[in-house]
Amino acid sequence: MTGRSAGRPTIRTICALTGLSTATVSKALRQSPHVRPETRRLVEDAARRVGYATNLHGVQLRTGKTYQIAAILPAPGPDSDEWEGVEYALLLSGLSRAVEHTRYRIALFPVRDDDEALEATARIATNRLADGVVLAGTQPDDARVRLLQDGGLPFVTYGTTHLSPPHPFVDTDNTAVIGRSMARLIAAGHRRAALLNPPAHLSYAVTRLESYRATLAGAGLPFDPALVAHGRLTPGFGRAQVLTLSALADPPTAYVCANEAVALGALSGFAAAGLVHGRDAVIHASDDLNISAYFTPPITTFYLPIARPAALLGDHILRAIAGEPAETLQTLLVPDLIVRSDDRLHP
Amino acid sequence: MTGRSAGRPTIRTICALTGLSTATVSKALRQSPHVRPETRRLVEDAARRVGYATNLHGVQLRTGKTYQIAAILPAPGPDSDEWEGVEYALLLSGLSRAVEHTRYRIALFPVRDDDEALEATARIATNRLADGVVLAGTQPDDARVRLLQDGGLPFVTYGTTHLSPPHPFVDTDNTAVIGRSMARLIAAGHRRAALLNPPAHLSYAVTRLESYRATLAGAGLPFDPALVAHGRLTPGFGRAQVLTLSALADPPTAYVCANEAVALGALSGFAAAGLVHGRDAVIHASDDLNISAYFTPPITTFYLPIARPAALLGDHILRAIAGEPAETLQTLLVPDLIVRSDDRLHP
DNA sequence: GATCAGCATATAAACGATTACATCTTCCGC
DNA sequence: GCGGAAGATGTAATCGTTTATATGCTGATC
Repeated sequence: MTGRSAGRPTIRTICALTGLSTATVSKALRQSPHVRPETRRLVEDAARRVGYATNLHGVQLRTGKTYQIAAILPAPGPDSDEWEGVEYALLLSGLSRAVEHTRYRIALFPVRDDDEALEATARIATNRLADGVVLAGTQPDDARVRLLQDGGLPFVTYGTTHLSPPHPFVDTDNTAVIGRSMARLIAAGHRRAALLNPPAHLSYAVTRLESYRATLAGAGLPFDPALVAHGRLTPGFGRAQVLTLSALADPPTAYVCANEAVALGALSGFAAAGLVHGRDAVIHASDDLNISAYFTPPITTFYLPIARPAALLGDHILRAIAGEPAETLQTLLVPDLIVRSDDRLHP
Repeated sequence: MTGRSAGRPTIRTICALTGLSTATVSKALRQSPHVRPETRRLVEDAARRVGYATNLHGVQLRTGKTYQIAAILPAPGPDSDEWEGVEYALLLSGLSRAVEHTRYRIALFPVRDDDEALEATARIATNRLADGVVLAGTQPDDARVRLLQDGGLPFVTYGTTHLSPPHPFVDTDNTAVIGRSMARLIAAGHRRAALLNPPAHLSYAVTRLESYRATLAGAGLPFDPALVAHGRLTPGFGRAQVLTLSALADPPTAYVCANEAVALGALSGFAAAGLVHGRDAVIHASDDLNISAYFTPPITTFYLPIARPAALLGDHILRAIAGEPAETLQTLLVPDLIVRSDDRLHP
């Protein structure tokens, strides 16, 4: 009999096998320099032989570490039947993969709205439900971020804030995206481009709007608030905006969409309003799922495969938990421009 | 001072406050009938006063329960930049929501392929990493299911298998979907309809193909294997198949797509091949994200909002863990037909 | 009024790991 | 040959909870 007969092997099973104490076995398993290399090998052999795997619950209780990383993601409720936030599937799988060879696991906290997000954050912080948090959908003055900063819990945001002290983040370089997008459109002769933006309270809505205004100003073009719309990034939003804006006396000749869901809806709006892409107006979009290539027609996008920020978020949160300072954990990603159709209008 | 000064309150904090023993407090907190109602109220008051929340790690270690539900989901790797499997975001958020008022959490296990899925299942079963498992992407003879059956671990599949004894599952009624889809197309005069199916080894590929053949046979129409294609459900697959099949000497006049990603790609293929939807051919699809409404043109789909199976999967796995027999945990969902365009061809 | 059932609560031993501290050995220098 | 440092291992407490078992109390019964 190898120790206690039933159930999974524990550290004590290895003790029985090797004649060592739990302390030594524990240290040996964690490569502590306080055990002789031969002893360590002895322990490792025994562990392999009995198929030992550490019981995380024991570790968690003893050390207080949870080995959980909370992912707080905005997710539409079951009531919503709009295509929204689907990129989070890939964000999650990228995150999980980034931590897959560590003890850490991703714990999912889907939230419907800001209140739920705040409530979840508070629960995680006060009850120490996780060792680190990944936040998506940031606001310039984000209550969740302040909560985590106060609580001293490591975290990474997908998106920026205006809060100090600086904190780890991963974000798309929205200033560059909108700047380049608008510069191209202006160079192609467009004078009125609509900006289909995420909800106004989100950081990247602010950033995109600022960049939009700056580019217009730089080109000496007027800013028309009627051409800027904020809303949840669904196809329905894109469609509705195209129907509204194309009916203006002086309709836009370009639509800059915040993501491909909106762009898809915008194209649907084109069809409904009798607009032809490339004749009446063109669409630009930001894209993280490579789906715009399959639109009819394919549209020009700034493409940042979501796997990249996902992997970085995983990397950053692990390093933040390990105690690395925020300054080295701030990454701005520049999407690739993929030109799929002419920016100029052809009658 | 309320008990030990620092850190989170524990059961012992409440003991100190109430003068009761840990056993009584523990029972009181879990509504055991062995404590007097007044005592229970006493304990609950004290708990509320100090903001007590049970430490899950202690419970897990003591009881051996993990309070984790493993979700094994096929997820494309970071290399793939295809739009695939995005519906799992909503599946996950639905699942999480279904367990949100219990102690259970969803633990995500994204897997690239069958080998990884099997390996993850084995790890979960032997190391008891979870109290229950949710499996997606089933095969008729699914090795993971057998592993779980042998291991005696509760599980629910999204999709069916041919394995006995019967196990809990949630699935779309694919027989009904394809039967109705084909019947409508045949009634509209189509004699050659292509079936764009998921990878052939998956259960629902088999089910859909059987239903397809049965409907053809019922209508006295020949079965042409050249019109059936199997592949990963990406837009690229849909597009490629349309380009191939439309070049046949006797091309199909209808495409029955397994999901909306394929349908989107098929529409893209239409544009590339110079086909017009409704003139040269039509597209049917199954849809769980309500995105087909925004295609150009909108297409007819069998719509089952993914939140419904997600909620049921959550319900079923909780009940399976509670010990309910498999027979009452098998649900077949019938999607709603949403007609968005005419099935007949108009020259 | 002794006995005993039944109820409410207390005692204490787990669960599996980590870790401060104690103990034992070895070896070095004087 | 002795003192003591350094290195390796052992002892035992601990994390927070649950639960088998023990204890104490009340009140009913004969």
